Amino acid sequence: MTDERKFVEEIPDWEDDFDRWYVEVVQKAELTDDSPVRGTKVIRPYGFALWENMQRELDRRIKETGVENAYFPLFIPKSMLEREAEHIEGFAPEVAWVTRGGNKELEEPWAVRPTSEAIICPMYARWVQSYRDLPILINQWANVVRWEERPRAFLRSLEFLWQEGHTAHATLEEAEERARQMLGVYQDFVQTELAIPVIPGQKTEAEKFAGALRTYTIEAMMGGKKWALQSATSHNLGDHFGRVFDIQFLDAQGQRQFAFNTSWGLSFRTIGAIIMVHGDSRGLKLPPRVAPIHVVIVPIRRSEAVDDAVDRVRDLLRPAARVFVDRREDKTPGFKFNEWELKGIPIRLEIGPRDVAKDQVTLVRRDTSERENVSIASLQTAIPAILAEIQANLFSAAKRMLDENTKLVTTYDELKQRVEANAGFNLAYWCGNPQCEARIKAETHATIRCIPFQQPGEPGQCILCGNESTVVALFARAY
RNA sequence: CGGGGAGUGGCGCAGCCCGGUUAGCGCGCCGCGUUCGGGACGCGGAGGUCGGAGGUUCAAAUCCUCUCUCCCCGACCA
Repeated sequence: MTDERKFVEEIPDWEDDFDRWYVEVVQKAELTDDSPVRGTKVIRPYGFALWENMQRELDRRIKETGVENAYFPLFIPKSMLEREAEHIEGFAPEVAWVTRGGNKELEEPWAVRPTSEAIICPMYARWVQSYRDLPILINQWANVVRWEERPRAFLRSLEFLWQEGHTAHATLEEAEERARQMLGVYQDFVQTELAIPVIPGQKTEAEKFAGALRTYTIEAMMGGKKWALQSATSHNLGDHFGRVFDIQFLDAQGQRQFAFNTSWGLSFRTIGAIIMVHGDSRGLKLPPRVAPIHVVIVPIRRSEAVDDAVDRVRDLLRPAARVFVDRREDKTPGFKFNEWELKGIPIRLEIGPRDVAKDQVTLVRRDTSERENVSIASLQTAIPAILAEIQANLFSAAKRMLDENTKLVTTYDELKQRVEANAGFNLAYWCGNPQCEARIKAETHATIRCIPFQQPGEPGQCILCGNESTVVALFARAY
């Protein structure tokens, strides 16, 4: 079912008011609808189909690294969540609690998981006795709850969907390798499937995951205000959790050791990234590899001959492409064109009497708006090629945006001005002092998104204090 | 959590300040017909008790109190 409202006429101009544009597009493209519960959205079938496609591709990649899926409880007893001090300190402000079950007050409140380290690690403790039990490589697809004060569809909601991987290893080196490996998986997934270029790097002490030894991240640049979106993170937890949850084992020398852990997650906020990176004034542009529908066929001036051609083309393209035929008779072609463009379908095929006469279709690309006539005979090879082209095109357009709006800044004034002007990403030398980081954040609203892995290699001066430094940090405002 | 804005048929709004007939308008929706290559048209219909609760009053969409939700800005965050 589709909604019968007017669409593109109603969404605000993309440049004009990007925040409103986002809200309206999410709603009108039927990705989500408001729910009666504050800070939560209903994910509608079209939005969920997109998520399912993303899940499938990411799940495959995760499993290829030897990880298995499992499922752990939604609830975490208070005492368990509080075991790791930094962890609970970081999450305390956003944890939802269950204090009553049925008619009884609980003796010990249960947290609704904001993340699952505190329930998974105790299980690992039961499962690990020997170094031969390691590594444990488990992922779960789950919902988590974080009591956010200012929700935003997909980007920040009280409840969100994600996958969280949790591993346990015999050595720190192995955990480090796994944390890095999974960041690479995320980078590949986001760039290949979602057509979004990212900057991989390491979080600062101030920005890292609560309880982690080190946090790695991929950061993407959104359209509109050119803010950063942390698209996935991967943590080397060191032995912090192994110690507090008592994941002990005997190594090959018969020595007691604590296990080393990692955790890593990617949430459906990356749907928000797809919307903001690729979208335009007409609405969504979905990357073909995850789009719920690749090709929409709009019959024009339906007749038996037109219907036959439509069926023939549909059968020809299936199952290689996800095809949908819009047969609604009460909607004009123009209406359908706009609606499907809003929903971001990569390719539209128009089939009318003129096409039938020439044994062709009229093909329109969502990414370039180009219109061309394609013979039905060549469609079977043309469509997959064009889908691949669109995927590549979306990526290169996004890459261009990222590159053109990323600058190495050398003065604090310039940094301030660029952040103020929503000019994009700023690379700047940073001395490593948390006080400089904090002051820049307070004065500009820009945070260090990461220390990019790719570094210039030459020394420079800290953007704030001027001290000698070899480290370039990525400064930007973030969602 | 601080500041601002808003909740009236499915959507977008008017009415509210200066309480008073059957709460209007546009779009959408249903039926019939004509249409169909960038958001069609005609005719005929259906649909709301004004976010929720309480109060003031002869009388409340309109005034008062409380409350819920949404949007924007800020602090915080995947």
